[in-house]
Amino acid sequence: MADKVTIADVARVAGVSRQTVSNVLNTPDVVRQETRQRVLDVVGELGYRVNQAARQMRTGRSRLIAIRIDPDRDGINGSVLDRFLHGLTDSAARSGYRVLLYTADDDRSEVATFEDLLGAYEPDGFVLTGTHHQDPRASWLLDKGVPFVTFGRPWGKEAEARHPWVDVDGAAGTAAATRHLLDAGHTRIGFLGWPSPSGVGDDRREGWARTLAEAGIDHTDLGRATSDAVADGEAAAHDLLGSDSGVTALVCVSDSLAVGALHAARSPGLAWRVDARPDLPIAVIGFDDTPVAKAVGLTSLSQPLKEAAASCVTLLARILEGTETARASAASPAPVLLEPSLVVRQSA
Amino acid sequence: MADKVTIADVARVAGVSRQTVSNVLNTPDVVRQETRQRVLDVVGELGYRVNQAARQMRTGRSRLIAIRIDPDRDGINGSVLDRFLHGLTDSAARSGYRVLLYTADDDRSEVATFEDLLGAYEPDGFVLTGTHHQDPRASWLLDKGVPFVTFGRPWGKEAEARHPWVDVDGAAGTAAATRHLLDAGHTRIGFLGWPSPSGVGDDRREGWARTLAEAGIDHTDLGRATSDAVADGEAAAHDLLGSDSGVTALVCVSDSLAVGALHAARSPGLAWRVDARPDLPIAVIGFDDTPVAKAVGLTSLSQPLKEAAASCVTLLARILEGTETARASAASPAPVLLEPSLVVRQSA
DNA sequence: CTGAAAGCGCTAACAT
DNA sequence: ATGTTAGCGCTTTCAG
Repeated sequence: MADKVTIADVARVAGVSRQTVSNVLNTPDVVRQETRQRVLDVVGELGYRVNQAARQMRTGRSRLIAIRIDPDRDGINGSVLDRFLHGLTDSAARSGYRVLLYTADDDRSEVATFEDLLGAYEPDGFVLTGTHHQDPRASWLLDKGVPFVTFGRPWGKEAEARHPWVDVDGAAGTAAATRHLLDAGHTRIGFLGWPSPSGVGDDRREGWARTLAEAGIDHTDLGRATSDAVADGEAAAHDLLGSDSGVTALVCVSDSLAVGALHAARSPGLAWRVDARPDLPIAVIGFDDTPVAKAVGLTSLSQPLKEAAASCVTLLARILEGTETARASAASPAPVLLEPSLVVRQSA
Repeated sequence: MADKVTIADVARVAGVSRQTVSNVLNTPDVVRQETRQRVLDVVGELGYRVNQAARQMRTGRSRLIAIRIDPDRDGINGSVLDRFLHGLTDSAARSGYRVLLYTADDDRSEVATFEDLLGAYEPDGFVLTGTHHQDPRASWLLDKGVPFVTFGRPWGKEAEARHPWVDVDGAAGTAAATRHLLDAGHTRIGFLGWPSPSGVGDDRREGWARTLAEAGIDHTDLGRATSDAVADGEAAAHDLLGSDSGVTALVCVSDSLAVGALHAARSPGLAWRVDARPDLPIAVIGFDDTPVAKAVGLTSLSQPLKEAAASCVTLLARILEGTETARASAASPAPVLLEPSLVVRQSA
């Protein structure tokens, strides 16, 4: 085990008092340049690191950010959280924070975990993902005055944004996808989405609907809603492509549904569709640009996860570093909305 | 913020001394049943949680396990770590530990992070993934006497297993896959692997080679090695299937290569192969059972990641809970080797 | 079986 | 600008 180097060791070697060392570390400007340098040299020499536990006892700050790691529901979209987590850990480290993981099966058990964590490890803040209507997690944290950021905007109508959030503009993404298909010559463009109400799902549908409307195309009957599984996407696509809607392209709310749609589009039963318009093969666009999309050549919308994670850290750090009064005053949380980008592959 | 409940509050309400409360929490058998119950009731009532920072200062134990989160290199195999992480967080929580994340670009920077972490947050142990020949991380930790477990066996020849490890038996997996293909009637079974030396890769190749040998089939020229990208897998499969080797089935070291192989098998240029043996379409089996495998209908070997994670926690906890002397005596670390299972889908 | 005292390493006040 | 004091919440001696 590494020999424990304390602030006293540094002080002794540098020939100053403990407090001066602490000052150099926490309030550098209050120490004379010369002394500061000497202390810093000794710190480097001895490989001194401030002990978090001790600092935490004194300051009440743990420099820990807690986040839930999901059970990776359907697998395909799971990789999004994975990449987000990596970005978060990286950004947090740059700001002097570490990421603490926890699991929870539902909102209730997640709130219970908040209590546990706050009582034991005292994380300075939380990053919430997968926000939804009537999210009890946000209200609880708000209630207790625990700092947090959500990755995902507050969806409820009562969402006066009482907390900072970061999100990716889903509507902008599907709008870009729809425009891409229009440019390629498609006019009958369908949408495979999730049942309403779904914050994320409705938002993504909106971008598609709006863009078609702007192009003067009626989208009645061009949309389908289903749960998020490959098989469901396949069925829905079959239904839509097989109908007399004349659909030649599909924008999908997720890569899961898009992969299903791709299967459907390539199925023998629908082959006549391709033959009917050999110049315009059925196009499919997914959302999230998961590894699956890359593997099957699916055009998809890529979320700027690294940037999103960095924004979360920045926002959280701003609250954490703010004064008590600033915290309480609930200063405008300045949400961050990022744009996804279209990654074009064979499928469209 | 939650009102801070300390051990003193519990003591006061329960009408005992602080020490008694501490005893109830840490050495229950030393307290009279009656008193114990009363204290525990108050603990529940007040929602008391022992403060980690304070406990850590006294005991030197943080109840933190640190693990690196990878940058998710090729995307496809990234989901393995994701699932492992979830299992680890879950198992750790059950044993009273939390998981702390960090990132590192290479072994050197990871070792630097060890120093940082140990100086600041003092994690009780580490879980190392992606072990390889001459792994400097393991030697460093061994050197410093820091407890750790690796997910992945020690591969070097000097691997006297000076530390506990958990791994999945890759050879057993590819052997099962090869047997599955033999049972289906294939005899010319190829292998797509990684260049040697690669601990994981060589192990997986070995299972295939051994099984063919046992079946009396010469596997000379039936193997190919390439880096782990879909395109590489496709090229190698093309080469192998297009040769006069008579290969009708492929066992692959990863889902990435298998997806590539699947592309190749379905490519028009190789269609004659399918026609030549309509009763025996080209079969492909991957490794890791990633979401991609599920999405494209690829038969693959699934690692018991939840169990692997649980074993890591168990092993680490055993060291951590052991006495100092037991720790130093480097008792046989009792490695754990788990078997992957074959998930059969359309591709084989 | 229960109580009292000491101190882990650090930093916010207050001296100097 | 630098040094002194006190105490965060807990557990590990040691007495009763």
